[in-house]
Amino acid sequence: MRGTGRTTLEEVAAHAGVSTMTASRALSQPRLVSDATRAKVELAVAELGYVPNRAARALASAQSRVIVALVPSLSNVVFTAVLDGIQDALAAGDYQLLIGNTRYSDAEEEKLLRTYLQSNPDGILLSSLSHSPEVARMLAASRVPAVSMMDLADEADVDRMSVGFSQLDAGGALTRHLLGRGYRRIAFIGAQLDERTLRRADGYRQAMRAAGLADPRLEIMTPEPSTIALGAELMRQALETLPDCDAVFCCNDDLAHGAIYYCQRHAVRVPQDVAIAGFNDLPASAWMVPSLTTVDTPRYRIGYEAATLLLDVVGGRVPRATRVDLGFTLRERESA
Amino acid sequence: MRGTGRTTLEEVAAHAGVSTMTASRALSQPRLVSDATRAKVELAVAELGYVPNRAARALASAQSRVIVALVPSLSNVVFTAVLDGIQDALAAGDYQLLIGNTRYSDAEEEKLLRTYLQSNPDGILLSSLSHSPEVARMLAASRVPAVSMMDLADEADVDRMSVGFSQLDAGGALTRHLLGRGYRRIAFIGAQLDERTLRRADGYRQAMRAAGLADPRLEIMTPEPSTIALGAELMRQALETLPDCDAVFCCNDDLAHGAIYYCQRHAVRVPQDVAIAGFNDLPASAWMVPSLTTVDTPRYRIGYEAATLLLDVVGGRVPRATRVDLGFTLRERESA
DNA sequence: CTGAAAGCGCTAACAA
DNA sequence: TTGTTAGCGCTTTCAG
Repeated sequence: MRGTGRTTLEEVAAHAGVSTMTASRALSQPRLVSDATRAKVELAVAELGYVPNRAARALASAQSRVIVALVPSLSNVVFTAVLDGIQDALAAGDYQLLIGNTRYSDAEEEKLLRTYLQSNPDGILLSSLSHSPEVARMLAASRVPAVSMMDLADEADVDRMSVGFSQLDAGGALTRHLLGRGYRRIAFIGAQLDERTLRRADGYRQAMRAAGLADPRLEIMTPEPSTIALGAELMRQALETLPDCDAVFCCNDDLAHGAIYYCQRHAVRVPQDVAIAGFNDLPASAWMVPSLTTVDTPRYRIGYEAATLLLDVVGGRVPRATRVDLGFTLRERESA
Repeated sequence: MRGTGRTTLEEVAAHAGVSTMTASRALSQPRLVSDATRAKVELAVAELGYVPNRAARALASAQSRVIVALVPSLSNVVFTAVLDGIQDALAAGDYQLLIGNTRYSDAEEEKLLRTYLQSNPDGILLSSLSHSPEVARMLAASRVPAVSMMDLADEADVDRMSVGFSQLDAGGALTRHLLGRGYRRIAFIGAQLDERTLRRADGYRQAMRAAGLADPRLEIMTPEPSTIALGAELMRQALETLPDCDAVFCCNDDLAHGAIYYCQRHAVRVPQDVAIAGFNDLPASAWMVPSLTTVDTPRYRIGYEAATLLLDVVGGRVPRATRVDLGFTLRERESA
């Protein structure tokens, strides 16, 4: 006695008085089957409550119809928006999405990829450009098409597919905005120190250097995860150690929110005493008091376009582009 | 020419000079194999870069090692925390988690369940107690063990497994806290109107009635999704239509944040002019100014314990309890 | 448009 | 401890 005990396609076929193969066709390639036959099969399916067995289909067809998405966090709205976009793009085809949460850890990413490759995915969506050597090896060995999300690959790197925007440019643009408002001693508060944060910091640094205002002491960096609490703490440090600091560029909105709350509690006026800017434009940023100057990032579209590009490649279609720059938008508000 | 072209277990076995079955055992039940044989197989696996084919395993063993989790939203930190808990509980065994985002829609839930049942899951985690008739039918027909998360099933409902806390009691407790602080005209602001919100509203209503202060005009309800913007808008409505209102119970923290920001912008003092309370204790709630009085809910543990319970049942073990009340904690802060 | 045969890659069941 | 055989439920392939 093996098997799951569920109704099989063979039983459906018998019930409908056709061969298994015809029943199979009626369900997956209905055009190849006559109307009458299809109706018989559909009736049998309904009467028997047939549920196709995906494992059997995957094994026989050598096609899993599985897409893997690896994101560094689920508690960050940025990545859940990316996932929303992916799911919408996948909704049409009957693809199954396997979501892996790497928790910003190379070891976790490796473990997840190893597991998910067992499902023989048709494609993979990644949240960063660089990976541990072992992950890079597994990706290459698997020969599964992969698209990197969030940042853009080097233009020279033609084999690489990527959808996102230039974190470097965005960091530069926000810094130049602050410089344009007349701020001179602009601190950079960075946490987590993932790839994207470091690129934003690069953008900040370049802009400060171009203005002749670069100063390494202005950079307050920590590998701790970004939280509101940490934002408050780093703001305290900034005010304490940099008395002449007139603006703070927080590497993301979570930190910026914490920084603003800290200032509110300690009667530091924003932006009169110190300006504060963030990154990502989270939902609260437009509503808080003062409203937060930040960079709006197209995360939903990143997910949507990345999945669309991947499906094109998987389906053997020629994509319009393999490097898709979706840009970013500066949101100039009250805080800076 | 069929198949994926990948290395198969048969090739590994040949390379190691053993039978396919022995190679299979060496990988999945290493204790049944001698040390020498196991070493040979492991070497072959490494040399050939063998990746097991999960579909084949699922088909042959009639066991998918897949757990499905259905949540109403990914952009809500509450449910991503639940998912974190689930993933941690699942980390030990080699289970694969299929995450379905129903977007608060019965139709979506139905579609997702129909798709995911094709993977013959070993267990299902649900985010609500009640479901559409079709979903209920599919769940029953599939005979897959299911655990409901967030709210608790009726104690009489012995067959039902559930992990969470009483939304009714929590709504009542928060309302009684407000009454204890002397507030009398307490409005209830509700959005989304999902099952959990409605139960909290019930708790509010019962507490108000017990105090002889019930008044249907105090309830401002809308099926729109909860957002900060909506919280601000509903707060405006409350202040406008209920001039004597002295406190507002927001059905979740998102709305409460919007309400507080609205008051800040319009020089309404919280809690002096009007008190505001929320539900869920989101990260920002403890840090904003004024800090938000709310109910802390054990969502991470709900996910963890629900998955643990499900694995017990799936594994044929007898669980300690099939109805797990994890309680809630009132956070008394500045806003109410 | 329909069907028969074979096999995807693995493990259950039994035998040695 | 190891091997043999059969088969999981479906689709590919080829023949009608």
